Amino acid sequence: MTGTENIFKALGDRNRLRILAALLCHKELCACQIHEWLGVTGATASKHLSLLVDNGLIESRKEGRWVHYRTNRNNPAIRPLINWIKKQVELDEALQSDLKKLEPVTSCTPLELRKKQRDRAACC
Amino acid sequence: MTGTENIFKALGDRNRLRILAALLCHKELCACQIHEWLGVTGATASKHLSLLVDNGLIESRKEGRWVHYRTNRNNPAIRPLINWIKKQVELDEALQSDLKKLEPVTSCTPLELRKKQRDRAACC
DNA sequence: TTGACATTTAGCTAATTAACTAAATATATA
DNA sequence: TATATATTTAGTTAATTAGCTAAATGTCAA
Repeated sequence: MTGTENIFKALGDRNRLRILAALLCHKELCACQIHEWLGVTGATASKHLSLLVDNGLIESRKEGRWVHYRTNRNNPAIRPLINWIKKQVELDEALQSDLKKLEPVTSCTPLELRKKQRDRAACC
Repeated sequence: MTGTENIFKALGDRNRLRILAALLCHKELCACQIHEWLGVTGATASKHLSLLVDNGLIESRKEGRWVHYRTNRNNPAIRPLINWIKKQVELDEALQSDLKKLEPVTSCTPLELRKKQRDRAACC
């Protein structure tokens, strides 16, 4: 029960649902991309991501400085729940337009993203 | 999204999950039975029940002084979610033994339950 | 090696909320 | 009708938590 309760607690937050929605249509995203898109500090994004990992909803893969996240595919018990969320996400227009803003962030690797940010800073 | 978020918020509470679990194996329960079993005040039980109703997870039927609750069967979109919860509930041993304590409360009608309580009070 | 930077941890604050009590409402029984 | 009682509403308090900043950790690039 505690497990189930905590899973729902993890899902009952707008930003964590946004993260899950993003990972349902993007396969894999790194923490910095998520942090940029969410519009919260890196520390806050990190906490949200940890909570989702701790409850088995997503999993992470470390690659050098970067940590990549994706939905958890190794937990069959959770699959039906994830699928239900996917359906809700697809019906949610506000969220869909929110997800469009992810594209500038996902169309380049973390490294390129960083470079863009540097250039932007340099020219202002 | 807000809808989905609020559904998960409603589910992310131990007592509300207990209520749902009870209604998944008992078809219909009245507020006073739930309140007795939960071990919280009637006011608190009432608020939990309202929240579950407001989010479409359960529905209520008024009958004189009593209000009977059951899982919402008129919302096909929520069915898969309810079914997933049902599975989790069945696997949860702590919750199952918790549910056994419901039997003394469900084995009699609200009226009989009340009478029992009166008799118990009278003899002490 | 030094500096940059992605991520996490620690600690704080403001907002949310689960619980309670008291009071209001509505219904049935004596 | 008067009383008992099932439920809800209002208001309070304590606990939880999402967000922030600052500092720590680990990794890469110049």
